[in-house]
Amino acid sequence: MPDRTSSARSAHAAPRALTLAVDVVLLTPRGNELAVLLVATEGTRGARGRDRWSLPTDAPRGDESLDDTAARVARDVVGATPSLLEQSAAVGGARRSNDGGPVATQVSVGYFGLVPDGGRPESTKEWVGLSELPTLSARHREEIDLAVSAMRARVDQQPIAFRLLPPSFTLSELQSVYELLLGRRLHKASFRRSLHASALVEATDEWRSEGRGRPAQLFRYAPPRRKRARRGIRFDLL
Amino acid sequence: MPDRTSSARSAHAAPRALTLAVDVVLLTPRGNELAVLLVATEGTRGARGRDRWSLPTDAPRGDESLDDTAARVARDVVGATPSLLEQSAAVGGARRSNDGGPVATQVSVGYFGLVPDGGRPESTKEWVGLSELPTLSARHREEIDLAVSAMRARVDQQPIAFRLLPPSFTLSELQSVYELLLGRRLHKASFRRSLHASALVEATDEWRSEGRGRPAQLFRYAPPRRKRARRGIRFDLL
DNA sequence: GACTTTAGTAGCAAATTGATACTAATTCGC
DNA sequence: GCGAATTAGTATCAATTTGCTACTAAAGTC
Repeated sequence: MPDRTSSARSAHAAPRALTLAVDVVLLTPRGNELAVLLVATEGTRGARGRDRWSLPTDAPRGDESLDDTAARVARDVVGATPSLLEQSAAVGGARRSNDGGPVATQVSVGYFGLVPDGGRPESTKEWVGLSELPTLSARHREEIDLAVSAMRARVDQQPIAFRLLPPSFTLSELQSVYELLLGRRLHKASFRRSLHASALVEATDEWRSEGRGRPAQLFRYAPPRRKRARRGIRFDLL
Repeated sequence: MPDRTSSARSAHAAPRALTLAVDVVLLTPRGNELAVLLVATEGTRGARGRDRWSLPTDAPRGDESLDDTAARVARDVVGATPSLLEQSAAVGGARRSNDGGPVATQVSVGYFGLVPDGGRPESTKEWVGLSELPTLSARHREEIDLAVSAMRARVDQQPIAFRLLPPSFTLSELQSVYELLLGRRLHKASFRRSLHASALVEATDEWRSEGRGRPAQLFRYAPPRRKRARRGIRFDLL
């Protein structure tokens, strides 16, 4: 086994050609499933077949952090910062350039974001349901899968669902959002039981009548102030 | 809100100075907690204070993918490919260079790996318990936290614990590994009950007598062959 | 006024969990 | 040899959680 510790210091040496892209997978509820925002690349050089649609993407500019870049890309395509924007994964590897010349390392950092309202689609952008994705590059397809998995893994760690709803909402609306995010149906009674047990929502005195059927009470997101269970001082954080 | 869709194509343009590092957080069971492998940078330029220890790191070379780079860095420091090596997160941002010159974008992709046996520490490397970490750069400290969280999030998604044990092991050993990975104690009866319910292990006819106490039966990891519940063809994977 | 539709709750049986207490098989000290 | 200590493994019970069915409540539709 090698005894070299070269790795400790040889880092930060840039490879021959390194490009970095931040890809953003924006998701929004649309009908009975989630939709992802794709950008048309029609008319662009080499935009044929599987290259006609792509994820919104850009490289970091100036002194941006990766998070800042993702936020800017999202703002550019939907006009507002998503209510949730987190990193899902970085994929990368070398790719030999077209003319067989020197290799170029292409690294893509994937982010996923949630957008409450799909908004109006413009000509070059479109919300596409997850079940009807067009042919995409393998990398973009992979990033969408990773984004959805990463989002689902966080659904019960963070109050993600509430960020997709207006300040007050009915419990049926909340359940629908959860079903969309998780991609499966939930049981009404069980859903409400555990929701009330968690005390994450608070009833308002307003009701909403939506067509036929009994009016639904409106609730608001009101997480309990967890008392910091910090006894003493945590020196290990200093 | 901006109507520009510049982001779709302006990607892949490298910023002024972009460096990429793959940092590897190698973890091993050591005594009653997990230990992380640090590399001494003593004697190197600028290695003072919080720069005396760092994570093993390197930039991708030639035509390596990020995964390949992480595997190589791990091999270089512990002599073997870890039994598990996965990406935890990428952190990055701009940093003004020392002389106040142009900004340089530094991106670090963090990996975590699990190593069964801590092996012999060499002079320039050391296994350090998570509770006794020395002062590290903020980025390395953050990456260690992210690595531990990412690993813990996967403990019950993947059979991680078995990769830290020899082919046959006692159930007490298995429980200890889980306790180390999760950082908390587990109940013996409950642990065995759910383990046997999952049918992930299979008893051998061997027993091991380890000092005093009743001998323990040896088990091996034998996950049930889940019958692919694929009815028909999944066209959406093509 | 009966029927449909949506909201919300009650109640029950099955499954899961946390805990204590027990039995089993070995080593150590004498 | 024999009891105490130690580790392995199981039994049992109560409390909690979960999945489900069935019910009541309040609106609109015909």
